[in-house]
Amino acid sequence: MRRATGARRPRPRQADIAKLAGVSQATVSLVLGGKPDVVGIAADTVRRVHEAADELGYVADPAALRLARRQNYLLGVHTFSATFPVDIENSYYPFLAGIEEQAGARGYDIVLFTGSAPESRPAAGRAGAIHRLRLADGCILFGRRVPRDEIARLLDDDYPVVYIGRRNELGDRLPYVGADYVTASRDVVLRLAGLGHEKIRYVREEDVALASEDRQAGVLQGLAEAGLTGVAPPVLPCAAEDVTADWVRTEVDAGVTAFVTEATDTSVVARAVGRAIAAAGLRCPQDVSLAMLGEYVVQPAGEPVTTGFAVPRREMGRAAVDLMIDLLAGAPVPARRRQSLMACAFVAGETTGPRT
Amino acid sequence: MRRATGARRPRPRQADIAKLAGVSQATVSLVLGGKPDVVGIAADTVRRVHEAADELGYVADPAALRLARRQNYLLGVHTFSATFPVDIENSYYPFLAGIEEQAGARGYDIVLFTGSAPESRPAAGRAGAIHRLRLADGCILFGRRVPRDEIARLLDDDYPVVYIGRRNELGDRLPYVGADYVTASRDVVLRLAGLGHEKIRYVREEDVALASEDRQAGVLQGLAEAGLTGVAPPVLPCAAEDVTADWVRTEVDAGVTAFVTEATDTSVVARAVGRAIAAAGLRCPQDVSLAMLGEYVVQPAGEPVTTGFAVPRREMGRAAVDLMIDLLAGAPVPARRRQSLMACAFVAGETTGPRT
DNA sequence: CGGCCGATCTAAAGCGTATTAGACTCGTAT
DNA sequence: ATACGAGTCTAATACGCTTTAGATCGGCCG
Repeated sequence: MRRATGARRPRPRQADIAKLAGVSQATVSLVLGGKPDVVGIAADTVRRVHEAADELGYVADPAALRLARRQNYLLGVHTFSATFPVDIENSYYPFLAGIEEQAGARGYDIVLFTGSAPESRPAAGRAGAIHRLRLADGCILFGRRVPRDEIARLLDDDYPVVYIGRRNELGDRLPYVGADYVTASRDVVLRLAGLGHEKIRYVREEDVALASEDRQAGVLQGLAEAGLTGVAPPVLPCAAEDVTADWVRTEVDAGVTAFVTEATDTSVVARAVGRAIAAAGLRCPQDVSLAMLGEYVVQPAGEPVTTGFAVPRREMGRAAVDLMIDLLAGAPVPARRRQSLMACAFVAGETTGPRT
Repeated sequence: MRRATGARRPRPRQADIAKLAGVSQATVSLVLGGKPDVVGIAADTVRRVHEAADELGYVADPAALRLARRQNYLLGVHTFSATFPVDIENSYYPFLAGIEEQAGARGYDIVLFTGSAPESRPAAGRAGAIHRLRLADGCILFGRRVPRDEIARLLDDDYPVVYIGRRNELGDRLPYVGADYVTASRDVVLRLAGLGHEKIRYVREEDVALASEDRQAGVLQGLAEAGLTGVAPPVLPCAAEDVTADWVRTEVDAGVTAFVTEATDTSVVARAVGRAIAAAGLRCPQDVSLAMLGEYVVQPAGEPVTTGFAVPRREMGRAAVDLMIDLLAGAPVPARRRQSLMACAFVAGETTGPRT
């Protein structure tokens, strides 16, 4: 059976052009490959080949092209979640946007690897879905869950991988593009300090995540730089249900004039703090200031924009692509570029004001 | 030079597996191809091959697969815009979400073909970037701009294509999954009629688009069915700046009790009508009713949900994948399935009430 | 006049996989 | 003992393109 799927019309090949132009297939390849001058093809021959190609409506078979060139111009994108984070509310989406954008600019296409490894795909190998990624020239990864061993395996094989988000589980082996949460968080605290706030309460979630640790480090650094030690402990990990109006009142009575929370996947604690402040009858920024280390993925309708910072997700996506392409080029990439952090823009918002 | 790009370790091939398992490459292909029982391979051999494949982390090269078998379980997605519509506000995104979802469920991965044809990729053919799509088994297309000729070319070559959105430029040759704007629009009008409204003003944008024509047809059909001919002309194409508070007052004075607008990319006219009604000091639905043929991609913060209908974008994306896979199977697909329209769900909203 | 050279072009060997005709074992029946 | 068939596996080729070593040819120099 010549054609696997139906009776598709065979497309013109270089061999057909060659026959028509009275040259060899190799010559056709050289001419159409754009290097007739490099190898040395007579101008007249070039013209004949082009005419024949136009006449037949030749278009190179991309599969054959990629096979022969050993490069697919395909960048993979994979998160380790069961299903691809396609929800708009999902904070992953802007990464995808940036990746797509830059990949397009650089002449690469994107393959979205869905989370589940389909059994229906024969010959795809059964060694775990992760190896499917190898279909692409390289793969950009992101997601909370980081299967250390699987990634290590890819790295062992010199398969090009770039993580979005700071990831030091594998030392300096895993290239990444992260966000500079430390500096951004420090800046937020310094802004508050600059507004006269001295007793600042930082509330974070209990969940341990690298991004949260970085924010906390930034907060502590900011407090130290501002010479603020007014509130002890400076960091308060807590669950959303512990954040009540009563708790807010207690804090304020103790002298707290500014609250700082963190943005996470769900930002439950941040939302809880906002609600609790309102429930306590306090207004931002008149009565207390409220800042957030990050920002809501979707701004809650009708609420003022919270002071905080914006993670440059789109830019990170773009940077990841650039890094990946550099890695693909094979040239050595300096360490500072293999693992980099991007600055987050301060968001003034409307919930922060001078201490009152 | 063996490796085109640096000194990366070559990905494992079937030949490597064969060596490791002590069999021939052909055997590996048969085993991994999923037909060891058809041809007859000993269970023990099958096991050895699988073990070797797992150990090496084998994944078939998509280009080679495509070349040899003309199928690689890759679905293309392409819009004809210069850059892929990755903006969250872009109404295209839900399509992508649905496509991704269903493709994953069916064992296909997605290739996003970016709009721009990179010059950096020589020999990709000079007949337009669209032929790049052929790397995928088939391609799902959408977008406003429809390059008729390029699509015709793909169809001529029997390349499987599915359009998202009704497209009749190519008669019944181009399979599509559209939305039934006619019925949905008719229903909205009938609802208004059912609420007692007799003078209904339909305002549409001046831009001519198939989707707009369908909506208009639905409106006219609904008006006819309800026996309403109170307002002439029934359809009013206009620019956003023409929609002013004065205009609204004039309309209302003329007896209009309900306004109908259309959702578009930007929905400028729809927004303008909403603002003009408010500027005229009228409230919905107390003073006048307001309905929209479609819905805002992002609900404007703080505003009530407008009565209208929801285009099932995600479902359309899924349906497009299913249709595509059926087409790929090669079996004849009945016309009603090749070109289908999906129902839009009515959105009650809060801007419509009984005539007062 | 032989040899060398530059200018053109081609033959052939991949790239990694699928597919098919047949080769090679064993048993078993003749 | 021979033949035969079922059960396994492999050799060989095709897919359409790139790449490189070398073939061919006319001209020119010594």
